[in-house]
Amino acid sequence: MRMTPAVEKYVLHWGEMGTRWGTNRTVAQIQALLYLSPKPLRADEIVELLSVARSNVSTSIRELQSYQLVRMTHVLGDRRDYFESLHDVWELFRVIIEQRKQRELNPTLTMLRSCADEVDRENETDPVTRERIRNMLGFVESTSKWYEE
Amino acid sequence: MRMTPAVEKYVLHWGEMGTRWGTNRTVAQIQALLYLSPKPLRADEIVELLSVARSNVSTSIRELQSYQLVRMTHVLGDRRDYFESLHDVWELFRVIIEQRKQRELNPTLTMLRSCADEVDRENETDPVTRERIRNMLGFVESTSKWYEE
DNA sequence: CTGTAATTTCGGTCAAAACAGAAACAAGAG
DNA sequence: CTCTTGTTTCTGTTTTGACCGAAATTACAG
Repeated sequence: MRMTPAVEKYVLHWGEMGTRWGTNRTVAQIQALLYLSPKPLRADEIVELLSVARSNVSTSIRELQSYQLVRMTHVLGDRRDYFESLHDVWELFRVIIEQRKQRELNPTLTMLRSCADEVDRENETDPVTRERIRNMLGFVESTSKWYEE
Repeated sequence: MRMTPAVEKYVLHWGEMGTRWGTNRTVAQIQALLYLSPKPLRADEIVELLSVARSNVSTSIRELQSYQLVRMTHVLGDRRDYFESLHDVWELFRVIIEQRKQRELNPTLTMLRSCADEVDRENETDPVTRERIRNMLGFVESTSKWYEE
């Protein structure tokens, strides 16, 4: 793997995008690098290519593995860990969307249900507001169901 | 408009979500408040209800207006500005998605096209990497088209 | 012109997050 | 046991973003 100008541009942009998608720059950059790399990379290669601290790579890869975007592989006669990203873009985004659903949609659903319950039990909240909460709940429930397919 | 416990919970949660969707807490909170409010609110009311600085409300509303999520209304014989949010949840999210497309998808498309061009002209980049860039470009182009419908 | 409403700008503060670098720790191979 | 590899933890620094509060600015109604 070499950092040609095009690869560098890609990785940097992906890093920026990552910050808008709930993760940090380094995590996104590593994912981009592994996605583009023709073969699995070792942690120390990533350190080299991205100029980040070793500890940083370690925790970032751990995060990517927990999202199931990156998996570990090995080479015969080599004890070191190699890492590769999912390479199927559709699968890649399916996983990303799934993770977002877990981290954002589900908590929001919980909150909205709790609010909807609450405004039904008490009597302080304006009926219009009550209706608005109910509409939003309906919407998020639909979206959630839709994602599951 | 009163800040009943349910409304408060909703607004706080929305604020947190906002930070994950590329805007800041206050902007999202104001949008949530205006969405729930049975009638349009003035800037000074928002200051009161959310305990934020006046200048903050001013710039946040400006941002919401630029996203076309909030519009200004007036009351006869009252010079002050009133604000209300879109109330149709489907429309609301259509606009939000559109804004995200503008700010994220389009720049990414530009970057990917530029990378794809570049790796075709030079000869330093591994053909596998070249293919990966092309695949990602195809994916983002599809997504972009799909959004437009 | 005077008073009110609203926006814009700017400096400064605060908190959170990202990182780096070092050191301690764990675990397996030989 | 010793070497290699990798993880984890800690401390300190830097960066970033959100926010306040004050002041300057614009706009307009009366």
